Amino acid sequence: MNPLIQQLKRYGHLNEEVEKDIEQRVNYFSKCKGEHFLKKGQHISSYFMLSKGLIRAYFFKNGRELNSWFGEENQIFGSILPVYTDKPSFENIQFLEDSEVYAIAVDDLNDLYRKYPELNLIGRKIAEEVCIVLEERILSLHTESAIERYHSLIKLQPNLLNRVNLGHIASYLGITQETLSRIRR
Amino acid sequence: MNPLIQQLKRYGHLNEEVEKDIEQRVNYFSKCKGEHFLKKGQHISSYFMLSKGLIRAYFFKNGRELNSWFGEENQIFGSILPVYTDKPSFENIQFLEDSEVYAIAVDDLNDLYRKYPELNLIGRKIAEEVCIVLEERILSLHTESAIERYHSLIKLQPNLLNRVNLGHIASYLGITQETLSRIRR
DNA sequence: TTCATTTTTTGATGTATATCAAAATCGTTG
DNA sequence: CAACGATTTTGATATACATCAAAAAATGAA
Repeated sequence: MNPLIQQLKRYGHLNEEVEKDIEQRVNYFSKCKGEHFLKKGQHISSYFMLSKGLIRAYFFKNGRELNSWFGEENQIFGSILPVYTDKPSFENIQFLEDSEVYAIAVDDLNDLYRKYPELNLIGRKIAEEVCIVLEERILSLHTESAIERYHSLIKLQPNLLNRVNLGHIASYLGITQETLSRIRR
Repeated sequence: MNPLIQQLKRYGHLNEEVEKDIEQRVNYFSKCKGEHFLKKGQHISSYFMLSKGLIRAYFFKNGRELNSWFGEENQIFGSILPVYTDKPSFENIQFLEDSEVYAIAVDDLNDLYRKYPELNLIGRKIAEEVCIVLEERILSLHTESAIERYHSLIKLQPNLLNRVNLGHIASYLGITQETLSRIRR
């Protein structure tokens, strides 16, 4: 079965007709490490997932790159902004490993919501799950020291450490690479 | 019209039957400053709104209260956690002014989603909007200094300053009251 | 393996913010 | 108005983290 549809089914039932329609709109990409999936200002893809690989979302602040999240295999992600409004995301999305992606375009997703209103149940569940993840991130940034945030991250995404360099982790945590190095000692 | 329903309608259409059913399940409360709407561990209410008044959500960390958000009139809020899972919220919710609340219980909301699947469109829109608000809060905590976070807050909720004391604001910003006082000078 | 490049660590110093204590100000009530 | 409690400000000092520079270690290509 199409891996993106498999993930969608974790949130609610899909009947055969809907499933086929979605399947026809899911695009597969194979991308190399370093390539971009999305650059700031584009709004091509809404939800997507990796069957293989690793991705980061980042943006620029004062000329520096700051990572906003990392995506690993078999999670659904995407930017809510282009789904909710018609504004593009302000984030860039880049592959940190050679990856395989299944994605659905914003316009297709909105067509599907219109055509099959029952899909909104799955859309609601996904958005609610995203809220919970975001709330945890807020809690971490609001209440934890650098060292606590580091431990929270490796608890949440334990294999990240083996897959990305410490500069990326530090940028996600909102600290410098030097501080992260000292924390780890 | 019931003020909570009025807010719900901003997110999508409600036909008359659904509207009547919701209306019967919306509860009205009138509460005094200092009273609690929810304490940690309860999971009574899902979504609610104030027609009058002001509310804060807070939790304890190392024996100290930390504010996670403030709610003013005519916004919809609530904790996503009890809607998405059946876990209670870890937050406490307290009135900072004498207030009037319209609320719907978690169980009623879930009944309604089951009975009228088209309601999921509104539920999805609300959750997506919450995601966008949470993303802005993350951006602020991740990238801004204390003084920048202060300015972001007064831009987002300008009348908050006239309604709550600076200790509450500092706690929301993740700084001490002393630092906030120095920032403001 | 060797060399160049990238990543990580270390050191010295600066800055933002916390902590604790106390003073000043404000708001409320007798 | 006077006096009390709550809120806000000020001051002195401590701590967490940033910055800049350089060394050390790891990685990868020839």
